[in-house]
Amino acid sequence: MSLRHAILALLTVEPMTGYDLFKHFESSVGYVWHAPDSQLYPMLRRMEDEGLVDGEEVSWGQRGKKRRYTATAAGIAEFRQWMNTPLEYTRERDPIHLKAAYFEWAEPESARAQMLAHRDHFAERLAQWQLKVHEIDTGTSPMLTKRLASIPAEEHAATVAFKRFTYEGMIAHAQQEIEWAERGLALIDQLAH
Amino acid sequence: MSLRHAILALLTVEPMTGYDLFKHFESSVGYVWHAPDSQLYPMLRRMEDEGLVDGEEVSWGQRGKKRRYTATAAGIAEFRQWMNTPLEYTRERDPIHLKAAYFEWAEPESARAQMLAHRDHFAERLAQWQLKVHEIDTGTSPMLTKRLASIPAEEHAATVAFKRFTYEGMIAHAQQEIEWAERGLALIDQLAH
DNA sequence: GTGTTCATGTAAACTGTTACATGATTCC
DNA sequence: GGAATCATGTAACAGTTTACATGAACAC
Repeated sequence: MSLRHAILALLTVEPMTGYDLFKHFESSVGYVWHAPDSQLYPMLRRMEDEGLVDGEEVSWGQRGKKRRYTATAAGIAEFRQWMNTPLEYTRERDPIHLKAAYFEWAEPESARAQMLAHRDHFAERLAQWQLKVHEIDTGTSPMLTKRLASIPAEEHAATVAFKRFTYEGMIAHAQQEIEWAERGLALIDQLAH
Repeated sequence: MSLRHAILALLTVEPMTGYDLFKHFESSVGYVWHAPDSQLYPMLRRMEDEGLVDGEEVSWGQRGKKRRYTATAAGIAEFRQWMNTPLEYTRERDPIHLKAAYFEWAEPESARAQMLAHRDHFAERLAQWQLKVHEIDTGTSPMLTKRLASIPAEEHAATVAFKRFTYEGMIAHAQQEIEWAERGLALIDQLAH
């Protein structure tokens, strides 16, 4: 149920089209919660039916049109309620750790390649998240700037701090995965002599 | 596609019933890849249709019966191939980090409770994974003992090392999440004065 | 005029969760 | 005799991925 709330979180800043949201889910928010366009458009229609957002047809160019969505009062209430509801934790389901437990079944070169891919995957994410922290620190994040402009000054510190705190967690996780992958590479090499 | 491979991994050690597998997916393997019984039974039937496992009816008590599954040669080949195939990484989808990014919308007590729950969740997992490492180190893991008995002595070191390596990764992750939650608690308290 | 971006969907397949449903065996 | 464990499923729903499909606007 997080997708609708991630959408609401974005729409509390400003009205957006499905495509605007998609762009955010590909970058910024997408580094914490990703969603493809094929999931966004139907979800927006559904949220409109549920009264969480208001859709409004806007003309675009000569013949083009687009649908701009605004969070309703009910949508904002729903988002706030979700924010106050504890998460239910799901059980572990971690494909790379599952595989690592049985690496003796893989060719050493293949296990090696998979650990390298793991390291590279998180190195990329790490760079993205570090960039986000840099944007927060330098005030160059457009979304955050817009959000701060829409709330009273005394709430700015908390808003900025929680964003930074989130990305710090993602960064620490990426660093831990990179270290683990490197220990894996050393282990594979050691076992193969 | 990991569930079928996790099942195959267990069945390479010894034949098992759906219920046996379910027990393992609740504890041991379940700490890396969990699956409920309602997912296991249909999957086993499907894997039997696909020729990955052999199901054999076994009588149990007076009138009871159960179905014991054995990995076929095709199943073992499939598992080995999966082990040599690089994983496709999915994009981020992390509900607690998504929420943390918008904690200014939550009541401080609620945000606090959620960070405490996060810490406690991973503290529990941490204890489980540490116990697994302890079992590996002391040779008291029944599944690992059975597996070692089924393979040549020169493969024992690698088999044990990869299991330990897996749980070390899970442990490092749990520790990182606990530290993050504690930083979150400190931040929430600081912002509330 | 061409390529990129903006724009919006449908459909099928698969994965996963939760609830419902049943009954035998074993141990105390 | 009752409780815990062993045993096996179905059904409905929710969430996700991937592929298919289309077309306008804008910048060069």
